[in-house]
Amino acid sequence: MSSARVIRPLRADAARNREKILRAAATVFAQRGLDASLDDVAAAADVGVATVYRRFADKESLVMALFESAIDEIAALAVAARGFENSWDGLVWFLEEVLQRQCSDRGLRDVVVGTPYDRDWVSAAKERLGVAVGALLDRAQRDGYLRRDVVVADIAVVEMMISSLGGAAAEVAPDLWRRYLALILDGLAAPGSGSLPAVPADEVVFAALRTPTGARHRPAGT
Amino acid sequence: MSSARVIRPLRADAARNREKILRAAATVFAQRGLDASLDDVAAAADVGVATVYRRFADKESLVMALFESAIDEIAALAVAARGFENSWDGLVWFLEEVLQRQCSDRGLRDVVVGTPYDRDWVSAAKERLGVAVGALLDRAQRDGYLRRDVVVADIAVVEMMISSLGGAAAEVAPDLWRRYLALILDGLAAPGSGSLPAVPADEVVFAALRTPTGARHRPAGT
DNA sequence: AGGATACGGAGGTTATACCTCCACTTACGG
DNA sequence: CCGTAAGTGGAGGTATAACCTCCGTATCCT
Repeated sequence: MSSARVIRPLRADAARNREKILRAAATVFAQRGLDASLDDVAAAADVGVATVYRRFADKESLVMALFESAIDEIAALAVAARGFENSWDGLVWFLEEVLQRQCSDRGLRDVVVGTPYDRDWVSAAKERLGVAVGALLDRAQRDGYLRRDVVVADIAVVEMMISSLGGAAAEVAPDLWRRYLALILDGLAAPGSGSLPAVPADEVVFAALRTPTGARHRPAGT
Repeated sequence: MSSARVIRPLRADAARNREKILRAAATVFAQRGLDASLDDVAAAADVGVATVYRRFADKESLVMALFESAIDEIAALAVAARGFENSWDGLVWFLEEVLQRQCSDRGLRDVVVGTPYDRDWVSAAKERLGVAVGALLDRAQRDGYLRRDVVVADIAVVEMMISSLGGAAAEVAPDLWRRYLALILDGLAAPGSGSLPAVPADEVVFAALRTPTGARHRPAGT
């Protein structure tokens, strides 16, 4: 019963195939999002489906292997943004970096937004992200660059709106999202024509935003 | 072969059921969008599926019967908005009215955005809409309320972004979208910190925005 | 009352996705 | 160079879901 199912190194061809699968999954998920089937990934990798399932227990394992680092990287961006001399520039830089990633990779967006593979490893990174973004906002507000009635949740919503647009248009107009980010940034920078109406999104709202329509059918997993 | 399949009035119960179906479809499509199945509509109407199909040839006929007037109404709003004393107020009023409708009715949004029942009767209304919105923008720009680098397509994109958000959050936070509309309006009103980057969306881009992910599977119709 | 009209819901058809089985092939240590 | 453990492909099992139809039964209307 020892957990000593130690690392038996993969056979050469198996290791090669594992890489092929990961590379194929990266491009397939980037283009079509996590809805893409593993059959498609297998085809793109020029490999049988069984090979995919032998290497990755199920779809989620593959997704996790692909995006674990990317998601940590995003959390790190928010921290890095604090290093900017000018707090507004830091915020803008952060948004551009994050959105650049999410708009060119529908799979990443799906993971970040949380549908449907919402798990601990994502939540943990999101926690850190929230704190770091909060710090960015505070500083930009203290410095007078950012309107006072904006909160962290608003940034998350803006990210969702823009990455949704950017992801959909990625193949025909990869830079379209920048136009609308610029527009929203001008809105964020404005002193504001009065304070923003309605309350920002809370956890309940985000849960709803993750679930396109009522209680959507889960993807057969579990 | 004569087209004289004239109006044989429906039997009393049939007419009653037709109304029940339309009412049920209105609420079901409003809540869950056009993805909702006709089986669901039938259940909500407390009627068998066959009854639905006897009254409406197929799903699109039902959708059309439901939304034909709503979509004309939207085009009319843009015209009505020109009647405002203040051109900015007219634009804001128009956006709020349109989004109010689209955010509280996912079905309407689906029809307007165009997935997947894009047809002549919609295009015609969209044509008129585009012209009227263009006039709104021109006036607001001449009056100095609206930044100069905004075009009609930008308004369409903004509507899509916000109605997407609003529709998703409708059940838990029906007014959330107003917050982000306000933010964007401030961005639209701002003189602009430089001109907007990237080119606005064109027809090709909108076509892509209508098609969630590559060539999505059509809904079995046709 | 009786014929035309309408009804319900089971089920045919099609489509898609996840994942497994198993006969065959390949790598590689001795 | 050969035997065997490791690996492979892809057909197909299982599940889900949506659209729409068939047909025995019920309801309306004259």
